[in-house]
Parts: sequence; C-alpha cells; structure tokens
Amino acid sequence: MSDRLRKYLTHFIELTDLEWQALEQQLTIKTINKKDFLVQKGQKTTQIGFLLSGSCRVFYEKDGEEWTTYFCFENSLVAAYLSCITGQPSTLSIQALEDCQLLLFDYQTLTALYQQFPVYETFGRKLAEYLFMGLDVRLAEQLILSPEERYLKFLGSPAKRKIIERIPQQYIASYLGITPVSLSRIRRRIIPV
Amino acid sequence: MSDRLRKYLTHFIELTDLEWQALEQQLTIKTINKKDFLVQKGQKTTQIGFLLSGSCRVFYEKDGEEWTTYFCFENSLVAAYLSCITGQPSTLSIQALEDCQLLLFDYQTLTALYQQFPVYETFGRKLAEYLFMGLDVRLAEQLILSPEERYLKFLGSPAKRKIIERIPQQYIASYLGITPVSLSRIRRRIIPV
DNA sequence: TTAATTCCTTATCTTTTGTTAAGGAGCTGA
DNA sequence: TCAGCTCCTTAACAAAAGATAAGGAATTAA
Repeated sequence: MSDRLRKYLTHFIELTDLEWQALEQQLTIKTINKKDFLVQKGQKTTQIGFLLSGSCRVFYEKDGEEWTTYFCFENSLVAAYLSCITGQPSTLSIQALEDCQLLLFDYQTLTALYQQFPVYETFGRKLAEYLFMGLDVRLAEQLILSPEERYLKFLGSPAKRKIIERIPQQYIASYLGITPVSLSRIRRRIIPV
Repeated sequence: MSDRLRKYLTHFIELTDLEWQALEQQLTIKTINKKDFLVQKGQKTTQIGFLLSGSCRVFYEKDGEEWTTYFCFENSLVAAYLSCITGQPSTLSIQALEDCQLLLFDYQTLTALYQQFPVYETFGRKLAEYLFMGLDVRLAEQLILSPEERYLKFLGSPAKRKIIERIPQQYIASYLGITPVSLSRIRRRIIPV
C-alpha cells in the first residue's frame, strides 16, 4: 500500500530502504467519505496526504462562494501546504469529492527528516518547486486567458479529461473563476447543438 | 555592495564566510536602462538577479497584451524562476521600469552549491517555498476578489504603496488583470471627486 | 414507485468590463 | 520654447458576466 507513495516519491528523489523506512514508520492510513473535509478554513493543519483512491477539491471560500484552486486524484499529494509552511491557520479548505483513502504524515515529520537525511531536504525543495510551477502556470492562465479560452484549454488537457468525467460542472466553473451559469453559456457558445 | 545580497540571504539561511564566498565569487554586476529587458519571452534564461537599485516588472504577453505577475524593487531577487527550474525557454518577460543595477548569478551556480553546501539546498527549498507563498496568495486574490476589491486591497497594502508611487497606472491595471480604462473607471467609482 | 435532491440549462435583467476613439495634462528632448 | 511623447481620463457602444428564478433530467432515498 505504502509502496505507491514510495514510487511516487521517485518522481523527485531516490531513497535508500533506510531513508524510506524513516518516513514509512510515520505513515497512518485514513478513510474519509464523500463531502467530508480533510482541512477546514481557519484550522491549523499540517497534515500531508497521499491519495490512494478518490478525489478532492481544494478551494477558497468568501461570502459563501467557493473558488477552487485545484483538484486532486489518486496517486498525488494533497495538503494545505501554505499552512504547513507558515504555521498559520489555513485560508483554504479541502473536501472529498468521492470517498477517499489516504496515507497521512505530518509536515513536522518531513522537516525532522530534513535534519536527518539530506535527500529529504532535496525532496522538500523539489516539492516546493513543483508546487510553484503549478501555481505559476495556473496564475498565467487566469491572467492572460478569457474564461472561454480557459475552458477550451481545460478541455484540451488530457490530464483534465478525467476531471470533467468525475467532477460536477459547478466545481469546474469555480476552478475557471466563473459562475456555473456562465460556464453553461460558454458551453452552448462553443459546442453549438 | 554584495553585502546587501548577503544580508538579504539571512532572511532564509545563515552562511559562514566560506559558504558566502563560494557564491560571492560567482557574482557579476550589471546595469540596465529603463525599458531594457532582463529576460525576453522565448529565451532560455537561467540568470538570477538581485536588485541593488531600480525596479522591474515581470509579465506575460499574449496577442500584444501584457499581463503583469509581479513587480520587483531594490533589495529583492528577480528571475524567470520557472524557466530556471524547467530549463525551458521563458514564457514570461522581465523589463526594467527604472534604471537598474543588479548583482547576477546563474541558476547553475546555485545548483552546484546545493552539492557542496547543504545550507544552499536549504536556501533553495526556502526560496521555492517563498515563491510558492507569493503565488498562492496572488492566485487566491485573483480568484475570490473582484477587480475593484483587488484594487482596494492593493491600495491597503503598505508594501504596495511604493508601487503606486513609482509605477505607471497602466501596469497596475495589468497586474490586477483589467484594462487601464477599466481601472480608471474603478478609481472614479471608489474615489468620488 | 414516488418523492426529494442534485445538477445543468435557459431566460431575463442588471452590472461590469472590453473596445475604440478623443482629448488633455505633464514630462522630455531637440 | 515647442513639438512630440507618455499617460490618464472620459464617452459611447458592444460584449460578456453576474444575479435571480424557473424548469427539467438524472440520481438518490424513502
């Protein structure tokens, strides 16, 4: 089970058995149901999850409206990473869109490993770089593309096809930064009949 | 002169003289004039600059329109960091808004230091985390705030007052993700006479 | 099976933004 | 000094998005 996390980490670093076991010992497993929250706005949460199955949405809430920053699926990490770094209460929330099974470890566990094994410091750097890259691209799209162009790009991304198949359209609208009504209009415009 | 960079780095890490000198040796100094480009879209640029004086804007260009992601001032780093990480040609451009004096070093220099001194690996992690934090906040604002709210928040940020004083309003509009005309209307709306 | 719920679409109206063009204030350089 | 340039504002119109409400299809639960 935890092998899947170990394999995921090889995208970033190579671990000896000893190094891996140091992390593996700290893992816990958790199941959450659809609509349950992994993180709630205002909470101090430093847990980092690895999704074995299911999916989540990460979103900001303001005035009762929810704006999605990204979606997470199986075999990827999910966390309020900003909150982990700053130690401040999270400004975002994470909710299960399907029943989820997760491996969990704490950010403190990770920082402790930074001291013990240089390879984990490298992992921390590459992870932050990876998250930075994702946000950089996301922000650029939000700035230079119109809502319609953003939706077309979303459709054109193979990695996001599965999102469309598994995620209610209202959340895709919230990801694109528009209302569900507006997305519905865009769809009619670009997919005539 | 380079002392100012050393002092800046103490926000992230503490360096011994030996560690600092390893980087200091690699520094070059550069002067660029207002409107000159530090990075042009499409270029492979892995230079990292530390602004001793002046200011720059970092922006994406599409269909002749330019959208600013952030502004840089003296005593801060400026780079196409995404391009550094990926090794791909830069998708963004960096232009001087005032005459600038910079200390420059290459991203390769930094990664070489990762191998030699663990403290630089830590710096690399903290730098990536810092950049991630900036983007996370920026994206959230872009998603949950209206253009008018974004401008009000911009006005309310002490760190950004100097931007307003030194930067033409059209670039602030481009940072807010709206046209200069639209910003002008917002200003009339919120600052009645 | 039926009722309730969720989710998407559509319509109408309002608000906001984009587009284009014109004009004026202020700075800059010959 | 004066012409040119940059930058901001304003106006008029078009395009797009938000708000609200209604209706229907599909799924879920009793």
